Amino acid sequence: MARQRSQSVTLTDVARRAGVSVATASKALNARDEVAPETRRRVLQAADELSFQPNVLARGLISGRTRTIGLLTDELAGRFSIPILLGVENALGSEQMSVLLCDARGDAIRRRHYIRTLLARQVDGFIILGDSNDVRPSLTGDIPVPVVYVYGESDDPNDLSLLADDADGARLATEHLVSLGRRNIAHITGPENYRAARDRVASLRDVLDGAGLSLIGGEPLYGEWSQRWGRHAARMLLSSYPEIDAIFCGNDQIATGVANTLRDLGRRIPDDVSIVGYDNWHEFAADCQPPLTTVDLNLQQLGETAVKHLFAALDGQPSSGVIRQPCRLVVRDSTGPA
Amino acid sequence: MARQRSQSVTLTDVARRAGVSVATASKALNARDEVAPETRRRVLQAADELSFQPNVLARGLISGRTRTIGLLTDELAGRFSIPILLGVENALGSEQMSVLLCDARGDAIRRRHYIRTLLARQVDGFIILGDSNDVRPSLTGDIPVPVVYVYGESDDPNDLSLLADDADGARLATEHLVSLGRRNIAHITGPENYRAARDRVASLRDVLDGAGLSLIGGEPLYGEWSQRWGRHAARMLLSSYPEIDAIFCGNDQIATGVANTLRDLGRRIPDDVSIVGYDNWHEFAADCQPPLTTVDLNLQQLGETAVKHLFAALDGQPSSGVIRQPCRLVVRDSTGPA
DNA sequence: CTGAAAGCGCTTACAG
DNA sequence: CTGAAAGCGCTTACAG
Repeated sequence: MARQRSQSVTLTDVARRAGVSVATASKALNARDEVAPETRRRVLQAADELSFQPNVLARGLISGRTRTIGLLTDELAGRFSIPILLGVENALGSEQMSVLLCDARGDAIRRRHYIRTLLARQVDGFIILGDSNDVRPSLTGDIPVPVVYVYGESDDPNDLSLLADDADGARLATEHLVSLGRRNIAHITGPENYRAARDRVASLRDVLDGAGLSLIGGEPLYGEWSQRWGRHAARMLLSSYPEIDAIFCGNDQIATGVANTLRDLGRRIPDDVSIVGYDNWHEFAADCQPPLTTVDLNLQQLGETAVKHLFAALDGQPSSGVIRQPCRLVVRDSTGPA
Repeated sequence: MARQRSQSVTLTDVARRAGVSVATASKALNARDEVAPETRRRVLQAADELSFQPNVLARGLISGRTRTIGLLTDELAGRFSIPILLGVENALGSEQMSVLLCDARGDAIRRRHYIRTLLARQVDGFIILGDSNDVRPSLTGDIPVPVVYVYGESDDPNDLSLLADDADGARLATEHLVSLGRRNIAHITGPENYRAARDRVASLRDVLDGAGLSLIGGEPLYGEWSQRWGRHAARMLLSSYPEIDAIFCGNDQIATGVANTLRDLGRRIPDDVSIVGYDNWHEFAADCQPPLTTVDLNLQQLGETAVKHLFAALDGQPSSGVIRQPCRLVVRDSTGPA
């Protein structure tokens, strides 16, 4: 590895080789029209021969735009950052923008530190990823460039927050079960202190009400986002309410645990009990036995949308408020007609 | 969001407020010793009052060092990039370096494109993440700054490649099973065209040979990295070789599938059959029924090590060749004495 | 100890 | 159409 940084080729080198001034070389390379065709040809050729790559730092110093955005995540290791990050990266790439990545790991100190760092690096804007749909303090006050909040809502309504639409996702799941003729529907989900969990419960209730149904047990089973909890909850539920014919689960891990326990108990899926998961985490949902019908949050698209809004803001067209992006139901074998 | 970029405060502003020249202000802020204490105090105060943040671009233009490294991944969505990325980010953060992230998505064109982009942004060095342990063409020829390859080996021995030690991982797993008194050990793993899969098989065989044992069925079962394959393979294996008392699996998903099928078949884990997974993917391994003994690749540490080597190279102390980092056995409930 | 000057690599009015 | 000059924000010899 490691040859030392070969002093890279500079515009001066290109100009010299083409026999013009740096000013002219610059204009030729930037396709400004005040350059003679023949001159431009010579400059382009020289640049090509030298593999000239303009120094983006110098350019940024002049223009004040670095074509770089800061991506501040809260928990990269979590489930949701990566797809969003991919969407962001994708959308930025096609615009020749790059992303400086920082993971604050849920630490407020580190978050401020990274904001300063990224500002010192003159990023043109920020995308701030949350790790849950919960509301969090705005950071925009410290940031003199456009900011978009994604997957975590800022508490300042003047900020723009882009969220997955939990009510929509729960509605899709519940309507699907109801339309299949399921009448005895239970809900096993994560901790009650997650807003996403509560929002989905509210939406689930709305749909059931509308269909003249009520939730089995009257209340959802709040617990953890794990298979283990799914197994445990399924066992409890089935022993108290053997008439259950559908379980809507708060994520695919819970759903996987539920599915395994139902099999252990001799219940057929979906014939006896339909199961719907949430998240469409491929390794769990598609590889479950049977594969899970689940709600996809369209996270990658969420990232792309964030970039779109950020660009708009950079062009002087900022938005604000909360935008909730619809979910998508992915139907697999774990649900079927009653 | 989106106040337009407020023209940020510059060293000139600080100098003016402190009543000194920019040269002196610069020296004061950079703790060079040729500044009178009182002058320094005034400058620091002015900087503080103005929330001055030096423009890293300008600094980089002078020093030729941007304190930025380019992280080129091949498949960010895959399992292995994230922990490594976290390790890198962690190690860089403590050195005030930032990371520009690009995901080539396994596309060679995109990879070259990103290399050019990152070079134009004057990164001080590269970390190139592979998505499997397989050997791949070196990219160093195009890169005039230090490069470290991680989790994917460069075909140029002059490059430095940092890999997880598959032979070590398989050895740990197999020795563990043998030491528990298991004698009829089978192996279910992923596709044979993965070098990692083949390397582990070789190591597994070595350990079995040394213990006077041979692999059940004579050959490992190569297949996919999925639960589904684990289920299918377990069923086949158990019907042909009911004497099996241990199964070493190529990853935690396969192991999960195996565990579920063993339960369906009425085999007790670990009493009748011990299971070892691979990867220590927490959501699968720790949440399996029972929790899986598995091999941890220490990926985060791999990322940290990569940064260490990159810094050494930046300091003119490059290394080369292949370094394999040891794995770690995580013992949970899926293995026990025979 | 302080500051004027040169320069990092580039772009952009402005003369010619 | 071309090039000399100024300047982006900063640092660093070099005089004083």
